[in-house]
Amino acid sequence: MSHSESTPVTAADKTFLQLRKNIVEGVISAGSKLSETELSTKYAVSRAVIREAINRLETCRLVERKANIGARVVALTADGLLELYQIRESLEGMAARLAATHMSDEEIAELKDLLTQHFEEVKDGHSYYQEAGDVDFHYRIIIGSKNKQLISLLVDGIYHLVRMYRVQLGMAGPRVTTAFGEHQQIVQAIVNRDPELAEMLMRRHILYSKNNIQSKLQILNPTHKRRTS
Amino acid sequence: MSHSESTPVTAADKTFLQLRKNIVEGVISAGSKLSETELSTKYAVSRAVIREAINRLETCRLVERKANIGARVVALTADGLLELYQIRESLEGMAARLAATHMSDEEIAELKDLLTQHFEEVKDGHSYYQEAGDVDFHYRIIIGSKNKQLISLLVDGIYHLVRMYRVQLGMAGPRVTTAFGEHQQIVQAIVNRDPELAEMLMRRHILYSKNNIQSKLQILNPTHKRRTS
DNA sequence: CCCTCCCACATTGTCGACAATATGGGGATT
DNA sequence: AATCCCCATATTGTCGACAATGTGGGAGGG
Repeated sequence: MSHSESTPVTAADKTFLQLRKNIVEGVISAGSKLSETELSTKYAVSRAVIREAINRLETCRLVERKANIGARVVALTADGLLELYQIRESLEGMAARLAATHMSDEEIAELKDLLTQHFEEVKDGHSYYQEAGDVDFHYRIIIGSKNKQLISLLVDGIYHLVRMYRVQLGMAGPRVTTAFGEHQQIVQAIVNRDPELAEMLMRRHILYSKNNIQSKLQILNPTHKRRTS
Repeated sequence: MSHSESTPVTAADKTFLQLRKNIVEGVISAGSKLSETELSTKYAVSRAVIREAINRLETCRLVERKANIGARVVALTADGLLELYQIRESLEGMAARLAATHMSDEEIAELKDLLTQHFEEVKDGHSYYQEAGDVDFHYRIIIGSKNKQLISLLVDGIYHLVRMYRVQLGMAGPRVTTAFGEHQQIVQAIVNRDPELAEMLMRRHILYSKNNIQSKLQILNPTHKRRTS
């Protein structure tokens, strides 16, 4: 429930964070088995700690466990990524709707600042925007929804999953140039305190990202028959 | 990840199911502490099993754990229930949208049958519809979305939470009579393969439920200032 | 040559004991 | 009397060992 990522205090915490990092960044490849004994020797902790860490990874939906068989990193499917984007479309759309009502004027001002800052960097040709900037933008709107359970769902769970999928399927960051304009529109809707529009724009924004990814996937793997949303 | 609720094979499975049942039905009251030693004696299993069960409860978001302090059943707030309904509105709206495209003709026929069956029971004055029927209806549409991650999110997580909140805050089942008509409309939209309409109707349906609950809560607890969504 | 059954092995599940950390109360000081 | 510090105690975190379960391979029969 802690999306605040406080400093790890327990061995299981540290092991969990390391494992999550390695999984999300692809050091531990998707679909691979997580052997408790193996990991316990590798990380020099007891099996109990490893089990605890694996349980938390399961909470994030990054691994799946079967009784008496073991834990595996989730299998990566193109369909899986598209499913995630459908969930994001729905949930972040709601987040934007709520943010338009619940964000304080101060938060909105900071959001605008963030966007102009990104604009400077994009203008100078920096690619910084690609990953961290986009995540930060969406993150603030999610926080702005003020719905704790929604925040936890997205920040603690879905976002790590999306990152993993993107890394492992070789999807680069989101579309840089066009996405920026969409972000601007969304912020404007929030500034105007227009929940309906904010939601609609956010949903379209994520839908476009999904379509973009989908077309890339079809190029990489053309045997799949198209699965219209 | 298994929304199929297969027969429990491991001791931790059984303990988890018992604990979840007790929590959802209010036998273990909200906000209460889950002492590992106490539970291990009570259920006659080792602490490791209890810890495992508590971890799974945490995965369902039914309990929260703090390092070196322990696990507590989640605190129940009226706001928390409303937050959940916002999430449901968003997620089940998407589920209905997807179901309108992905449900097979057979599944749709079964859904219609379910509704007429409910109609008979409501007509005869049975109150069966109140709980199980409503859940079943929503359940089928969620399954019909064919989005595995969405299904898991709702069935394994959010629905147990909603039930717990409803039981413990003394909310009876959903509004019987009016909800039935809304269900009919939703099914009709799915029959017509109209994703947009199905989503919109589902969202309105859940929003109405939320408003209904909200008004009840205000009667029960009139000191709270209204929190418009 | 292939299929089946059975057994040894590896892995996960469970247990009890020990270590580390929070908590509450009692005593000393002001 | 009030406040602060310190320690006893209870609880959680971690560990290694044992039990139960799944898995693969080899012996035997067809």
